[in-house]
Amino acid sequence: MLTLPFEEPHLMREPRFGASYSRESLPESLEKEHDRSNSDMREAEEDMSDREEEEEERESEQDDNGLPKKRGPRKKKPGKEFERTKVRRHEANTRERCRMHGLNDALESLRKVVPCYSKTQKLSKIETLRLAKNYIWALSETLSAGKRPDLLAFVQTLSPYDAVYPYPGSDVNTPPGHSGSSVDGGAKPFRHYSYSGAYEPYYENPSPEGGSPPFDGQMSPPMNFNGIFSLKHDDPPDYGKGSHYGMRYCSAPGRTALAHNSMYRVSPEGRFPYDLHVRSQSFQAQGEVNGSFHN
DNA sequence: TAGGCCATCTGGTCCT
DNA sequence: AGGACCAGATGGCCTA
Repeated sequence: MLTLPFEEPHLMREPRFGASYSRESLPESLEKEHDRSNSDMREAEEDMSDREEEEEERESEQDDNGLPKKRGPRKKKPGKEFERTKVRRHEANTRERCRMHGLNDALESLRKVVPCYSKTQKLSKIETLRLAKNYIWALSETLSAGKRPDLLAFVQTLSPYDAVYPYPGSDVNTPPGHSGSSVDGGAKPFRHYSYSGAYEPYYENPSPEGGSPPFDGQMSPPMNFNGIFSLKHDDPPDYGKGSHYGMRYCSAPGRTALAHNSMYRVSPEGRFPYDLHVRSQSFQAQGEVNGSFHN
């Protein structure tokens, strides 16, 4: 139950997350979706009938010997059993949709409690999960160290990106290949950072993924938290798609959407963009943080 | 136009 | 048996 959102009681109604969405008892938040899914169902049925027609056509085709061509799945006889299968498939589709929506709702909740929350630039699913993981890690580190982060120092350090994200092993803040080439028409390109370089003082333990590895060109986004922060390298796992997830926060060509549009981009004034939402917190310094961010 | 992200459908597998 | 979960396929939308 720990993983269930207490603020989302509808997600806790069933023993298994998002489970058993009967058509009569869809959660309120999903009723609208249910309505939509009805039309989806109709569309699906239309698709289905199209497919049936296709298969009938196919069956009517004949090979050189005049025998019916045996291509593709054999058509099931449109009997009662077939109808039942069809209905059950549609029900399964609806449940699957609801399940995924529940998953997305949970992800949206996560987005809101994760440090970098923006209404205008939504974190992708993978980003949200990574950020959450790093957030948890950072909180753990801070707690285990018994430290309280110096927010003002953090803000001071954070505000000018160049000071925050020094390129490891270099006096220059711009990584090789990124020198002075702003891809954002004036806004500073996103910079690689070094957790070890900038924030070692805040954490004594290495990250769960091996500490502060040398820069390899694939970095996680900078993160600021409600009073606690982490700038941790997130080792890119072996995604089949290569390294684009890691590179997206950088000014690397090919994947610059977030670097250009998101909260991660530095405003022309060199501060955080205006749509950054630092969520409420108990620290008194929050106001100062917000002041620094929004002034 | 390519690439990234996403929603949806679908069939297989596992669990109750 | 039926539902949940999962992953692959597909197509749409958006952005650089």
